[in-house]
Amino acid sequence: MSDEISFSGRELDVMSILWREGSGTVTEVREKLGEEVGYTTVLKILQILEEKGHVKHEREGRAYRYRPSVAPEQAGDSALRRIVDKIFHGSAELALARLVSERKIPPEELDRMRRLLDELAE
Amino acid sequence: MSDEISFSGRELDVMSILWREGSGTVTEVREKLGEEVGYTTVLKILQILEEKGHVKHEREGRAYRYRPSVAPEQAGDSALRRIVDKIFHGSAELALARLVSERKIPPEELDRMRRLLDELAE
DNA sequence: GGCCATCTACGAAGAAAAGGGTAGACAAAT
DNA sequence: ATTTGTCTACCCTTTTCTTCGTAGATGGCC
Repeated sequence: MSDEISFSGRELDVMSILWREGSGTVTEVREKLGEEVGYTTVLKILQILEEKGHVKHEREGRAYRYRPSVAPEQAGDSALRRIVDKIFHGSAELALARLVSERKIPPEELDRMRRLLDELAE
Repeated sequence: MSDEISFSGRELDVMSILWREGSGTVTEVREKLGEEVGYTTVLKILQILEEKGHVKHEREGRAYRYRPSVAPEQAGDSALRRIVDKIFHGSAELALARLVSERKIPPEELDRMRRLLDELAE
């Protein structure tokens, strides 16, 4: 426990793509970033992420294929802990209140969320 | 809508104190920070936060008293949106699952959380 | 008045984040 | 075999974060 993981803005952008796609080369990641960012910049971010132990790479042809070595759940826990503690003063309830008012939640998803809490309360 | 607010590590530490206490002078904030940080450092962070429009100050005796000019709810929305989008790929359900497993929630709080979702589902 | 404690302003300095240029390796195409 | 395109490695720049030292203002105290 308590291995605090945190990402800078761009690092999170890149991790997000790797989590979603499973893996990616520099070119692939670069294409999937919304904004125009230089090839070398993306490479650099991946190298930094690797240095920090958040991704690893294997060779694929001439290029490197990068994969996350941290699960999104782990990163999510750290991020949520930070937010709940620092912004909502430890209240998961307040965090949930904002979570559900900050976005439109489809009815089926909302139902699953309710069941989740019901099971937890048993 | 869509005024993305974000704080660096130290900035968030300081904002957290101001939200909790309502306001604070440099000395007060400094005392409430867990770690030993120089007086000038805290002052600097507050000045930067003011420059960015996240706090404002009024004179109090010889000192300045700083107050948040952003509500924690606003900051929380931005932070949650970021996390849900980038880490949980848009799923509030996944975020909730981690939120409730990442910490121990008291039964009364859990009940209130359930009622919150129930009301939302009506 | 003169001294002391406290406060802000200013600026410096180091580390991290973010962006990118260029050289050299190397495979595919001609 | 030479050219062309793609890839990594190695540097460099600019900006932001974080920290703090020092100077100058000011109010309270003797």
